Amino acid sequence: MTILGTPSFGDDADRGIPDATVARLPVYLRALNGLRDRGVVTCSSNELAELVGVNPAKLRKDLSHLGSYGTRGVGYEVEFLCHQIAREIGQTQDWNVVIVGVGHLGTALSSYQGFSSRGIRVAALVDADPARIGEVVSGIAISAVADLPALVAEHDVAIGVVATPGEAAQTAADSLVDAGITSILNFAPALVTVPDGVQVRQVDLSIELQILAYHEQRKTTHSAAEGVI
Amino acid sequence: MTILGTPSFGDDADRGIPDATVARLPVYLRALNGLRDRGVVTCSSNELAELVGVNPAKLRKDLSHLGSYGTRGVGYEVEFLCHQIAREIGQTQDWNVVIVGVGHLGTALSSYQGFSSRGIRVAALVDADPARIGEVVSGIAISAVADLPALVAEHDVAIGVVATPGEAAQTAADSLVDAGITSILNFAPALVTVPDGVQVRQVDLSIELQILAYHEQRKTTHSAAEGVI
DNA sequence: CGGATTTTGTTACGGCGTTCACAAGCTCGT
DNA sequence: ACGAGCTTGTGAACGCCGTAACAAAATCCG
Repeated sequence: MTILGTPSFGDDADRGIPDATVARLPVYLRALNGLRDRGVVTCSSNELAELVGVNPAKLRKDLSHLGSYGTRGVGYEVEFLCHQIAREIGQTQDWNVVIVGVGHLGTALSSYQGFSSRGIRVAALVDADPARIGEVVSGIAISAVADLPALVAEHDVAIGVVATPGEAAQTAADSLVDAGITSILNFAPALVTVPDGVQVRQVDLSIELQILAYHEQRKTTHSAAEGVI
Repeated sequence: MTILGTPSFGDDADRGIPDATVARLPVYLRALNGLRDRGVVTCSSNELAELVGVNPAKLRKDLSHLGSYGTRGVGYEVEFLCHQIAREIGQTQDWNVVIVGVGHLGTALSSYQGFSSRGIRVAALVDADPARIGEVVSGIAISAVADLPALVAEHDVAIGVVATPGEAAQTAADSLVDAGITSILNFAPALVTVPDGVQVRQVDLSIELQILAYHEQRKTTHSAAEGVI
């Protein structure tokens, strides 16, 4: 039960499951699917935590947000827990997405194995270049941007992926919003603005590298100054 | 000595910047570079915060970790601040990286514009498939995994990128570690283990989509259930 | 049947990150 | 020269997340 301190008044009612937990649930689900495929029936929080590399207490707390689906003294029933997690994060249905921008990145995403194994289906590809329309990539024919509204309606698409160059990202996002998309994942190295009610998540592939570079530099400058650690 | 946890280093001589700040500095830097290219000389925290979409106080606190480089009543000198951020995150030098796995994702990364604009240079491509060795992708000839140590030494590479399928990720990481790499960015949907002293950052492209799907589902189920907390 | 054992669900706590609010300090107009 | 108006830098409060410890519950075994 959610008796937590949040007033659950004012803003958007109850906030549901913490984002940090939502980000881990797919990882748990993948591990559980693996266990189920190997015929494992039940699993303790310790075993599962070891498997995915997190603290057992954290895992139990994460799962407790879904409800009390474990049995004390026994553990969790793998099959049942799979179903509950899948239901919570929306993996009982396939989610259709449309990718805007079929460059290298768009092509990579259209065949990313991490998608298909998690209930995400690339329903359509769109590119601004007229010369590429009709070309088949990863088994999908590229459509024109003008066809977006029709594609969204036809495939019941709720999520759009922007994989264009940075300059075209805003235009791509605008087209997606006009077509009725309410959630956008932006891989372009540029930030986009959208109307209220539309969710955007920004993925900047180079930021992770920058963080690594920062730590690398700290290593070298530190060892040059004083031989710590 | 602190009794609890890991006291990172020990002294105030430790100029360590919080990870959350390090992750934002590249974003600030890109915006500042844009301003400089348009001839803007000074910039207030409010303007810059609006530009990148963060809270002004947060931005000021982030920048304060670098030192007191602003002028009260005026703002920050764009050119100077660019230089300071670049120095702090190691962007004064180019960072050479090697990409293991030249599938769609590896190809996309090898030509990702977000890299070159941030001082990250793809120095070498490596693939496990003998048939692909010698093939030129994004202007770089693919090498064999066995050549990794030589490539790392030749190009002074400190960071390796894993862009293989999930099954090959651990092998790829091992090869990188053996070749002397100390920082790894893993795009494969699988988690890898490395010796102490080697940094790993995991990027799972599908997790972001899962989070969007979760919020989408909450929208629909909420409008259906309505009212119940 | 009752206690030992196992494992969950929860609570308490410490740390980190974000936001607010305000003093300190700079520039400009008069 | 001096006050008015900005803007930075920072101390304090707040909320979120992760960890540890513990009570509740279910099974097993003598």
